[in-house]
Amino acid sequence: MSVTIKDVARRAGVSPSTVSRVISKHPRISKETAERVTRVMEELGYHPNSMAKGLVSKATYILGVILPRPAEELFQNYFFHEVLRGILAQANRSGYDLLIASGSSESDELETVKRLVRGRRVDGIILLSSKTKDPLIHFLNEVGFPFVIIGRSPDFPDAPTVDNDNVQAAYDATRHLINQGHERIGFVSGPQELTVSQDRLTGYRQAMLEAGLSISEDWIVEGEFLQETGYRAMSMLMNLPERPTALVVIDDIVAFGVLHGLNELGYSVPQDMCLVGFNNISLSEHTSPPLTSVDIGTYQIGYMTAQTLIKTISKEPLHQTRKIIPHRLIVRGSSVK
Amino acid sequence: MSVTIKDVARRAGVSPSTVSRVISKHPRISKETAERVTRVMEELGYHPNSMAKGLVSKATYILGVILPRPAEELFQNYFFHEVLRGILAQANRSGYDLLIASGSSESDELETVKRLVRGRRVDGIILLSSKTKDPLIHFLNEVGFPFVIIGRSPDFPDAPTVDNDNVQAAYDATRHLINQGHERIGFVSGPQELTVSQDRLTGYRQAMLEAGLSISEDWIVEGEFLQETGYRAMSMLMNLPERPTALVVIDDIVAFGVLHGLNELGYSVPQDMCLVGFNNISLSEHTSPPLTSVDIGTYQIGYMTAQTLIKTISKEPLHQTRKIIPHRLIVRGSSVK
DNA sequence: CTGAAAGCGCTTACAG
DNA sequence: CTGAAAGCGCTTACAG
Repeated sequence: MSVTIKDVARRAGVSPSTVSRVISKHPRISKETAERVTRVMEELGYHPNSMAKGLVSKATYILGVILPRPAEELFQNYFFHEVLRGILAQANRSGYDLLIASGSSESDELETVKRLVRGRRVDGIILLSSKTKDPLIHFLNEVGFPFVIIGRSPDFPDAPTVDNDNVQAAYDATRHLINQGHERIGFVSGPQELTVSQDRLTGYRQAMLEAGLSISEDWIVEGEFLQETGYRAMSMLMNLPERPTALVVIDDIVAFGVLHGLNELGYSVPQDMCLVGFNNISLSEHTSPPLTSVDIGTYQIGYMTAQTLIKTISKEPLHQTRKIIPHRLIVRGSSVK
Repeated sequence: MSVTIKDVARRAGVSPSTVSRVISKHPRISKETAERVTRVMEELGYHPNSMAKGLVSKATYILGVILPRPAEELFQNYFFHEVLRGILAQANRSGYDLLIASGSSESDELETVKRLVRGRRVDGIILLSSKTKDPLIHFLNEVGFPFVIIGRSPDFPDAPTVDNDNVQAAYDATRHLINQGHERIGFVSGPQELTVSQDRLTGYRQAMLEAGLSISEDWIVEGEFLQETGYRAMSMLMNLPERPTALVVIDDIVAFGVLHGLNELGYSVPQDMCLVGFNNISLSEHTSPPLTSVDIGTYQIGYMTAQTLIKTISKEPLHQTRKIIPHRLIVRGSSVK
C-alpha cells in the first residue's frame, strides 16, 4: 500500500501530528525535526493523501471548468483551448489542478454542477461562456459557491466576470472597415443567446449608426461558431441585390468558412469582400490572404479568470468584480486593398 | 454547512449505514426504506462528499490527463483538443471526471505525476503523446499504477497503448502521391523523439523504397507541430536544385504553414506541389485548395483510450494491450491535379 | 516545540 | 433487512 503519515512518523521517531505540521510548514517546529522528517518523506516517497487532506481541510485544490453545453460542437472552437491554456497555467502556478466537465443536456449540466458543488469535488467553478437565463449561474449564485464567468451575466450583474469590452471591440472592427471607405458592411454573428454575440452586434450597429450608414437586416447572419456558418452564409449574402462589400465576422473560425465560401463562388478577398474576424487564432496569419482579426487576449482571459476564482476561494477581496481584458485590432491582408 | 449522510439518516429515521447502502444500491435493503431515503436525499439536495467517499473506497473516479510537456506549444495542436473530447465523452459516460495537468519541465512533469499517483488524486493516468525514454512511463510502470499511452512505447512494449498504424498510414499517404505519378516526394516531419514522427517517416521510406524511388535527404525536414515549421520549410525546399513535386506532411497544421509558404513564394497547389497531411482536422476541408489528409480517428482514439484506462482500473482483462485505431485517406484538392 | 485525541463524512465487515 | 462500531489518512485545538 501507499506510504502514510504514520509510516513517516514512525521512521522519523515523531508523532503523526508533527509530520503534519512539517508538511504545512507550521512555524513552531524545530529545524532539526523538520529536516529529519523532510528527509524521511523523500526517502519513502511520501505524498499526502489528497482525499484525507481534503476531507478535513474542506478544500480540494481543484478548479472545475464547465465546458459549454453543446460541447461536442463548441469545443471545436479554438477559443476554448486557448482559454484553457491560460486557466491551466495560472491554476498550476497557484497549486491548483483543473477538472473539466460537461453535460449532454441543460439538466444534465446542472446535475453535474450540483454534484461537483455539493459533493465538494472542486473549490470553485469557471463557466466558459455566458448566456442569458443561465440556470447554472442561478444555482451557483444561490448556494454562494465560488465561481467566475467568462463573459458577463445580464441577469446577475454582481457575479464576478472576466470579459472583453465586446461592444467596443466590434465597434473598432467596424470602424476600421468604414475607414477603408466601405459603406455596406455586414455582420456574421454567433448564437443569439450568448452575450458575446449580443455585444458585438451592438458595437457593429453603433459604429454604423454613428457613421450615418444604414444597415440592411439581410446583412446580418446568425449561426454557430463553425466554419459551416460562414461557408453557408456566403451563398446567401452574395446573392443579395445589394450585397455588402465588407463583413465583420464573430469568430476567426467562421471567417475561414467565409473565405472558403467566397473562394468557391469565385470572389476574392479583399478585392470583392473585406473581412475582419475575432480571436486572432494562430491560424489567422496563415490563411490567404491573412486574416485581419481582433485579438481579444484569449490566453489572458483564461489566466485572469483562474486568478479571480482563486482569490474568491481564498476570500481575498476583489478590486473589481468585472474585469475587462483589453483587445487589439490586428490588421492584415483581408481588410485592406 | 453541507448536508451529510447523518442529516439524511436522521430525517429518514434510519442509520447512516442504511443511507450508505441505499446510495450504493445494496441489494438487501427493503424497497420502502430505499424509497423513503431516496426521497429525503432529494428533498435535502444531498450529494455524497466525494473526498470522504474516496478516502474509504480508495477510488476517486477521476482520470488524470497529462498534457505533453512543452504544453504551451503543443497544446496548440488541434489533435489534442479532439482527443480530449473523445476522452471526456467516454469518461463522463462511465461516471469519471477528468483532471488535466501539465509540467513546465521534465522533472516538474514527473513531480506532478508522482503527486497525482501517490497522493491518490486520480485513479489512472493518460499520457497524450509517446516518445522514447519517457521517465513518466518508467515511473508508472514501476509503481504499477493504471495508465494508458496514446501512441506506443518502444521501451515498454507491454504497456497498454492506443495508437494508429502510423507506418501504414504514412505508407498509404505516400503511395497515393506515387499513384498520381510523383517521383520526387518529400516529408515534413515532427519532433524526432516522438514515436509518431518515427513511424510516419518509416512508412514514407517504405513506400518510396518499394516503388523504387530514391529519397534525397534534403527532402526530409523536421520541426514542431506548428504552422511555422511548414512555412519555413518551404523557403528551404523550394530553393533546392531538384525539389520535390509532392510532400507528405506530418500534421494538417504544419500543412497549413506549407500552403501559406508556397502561396507567398508564388507557387500554387496542386499545380506546383501536391500535399497530403494527417489528422483531417475540421479546417482542412476549408483551405484553398482543400487539404488531402489522413483521418486518424482522433476522437475515437480518445474514446478508446478512456475506455481502456477504465478497464485497467477496474481490473477487467484487456483483450489486447495495444489497440490500433483505423485510419482513412481523405482525398481532396491539394493532391490531385 | 511536540503528542494524544477527536473528528472530517463516508463504507463495510460483524452482529442480530 | 438494519444498526453500532471501527477505520480510511489526514488536521488541529488542547495540553503540557
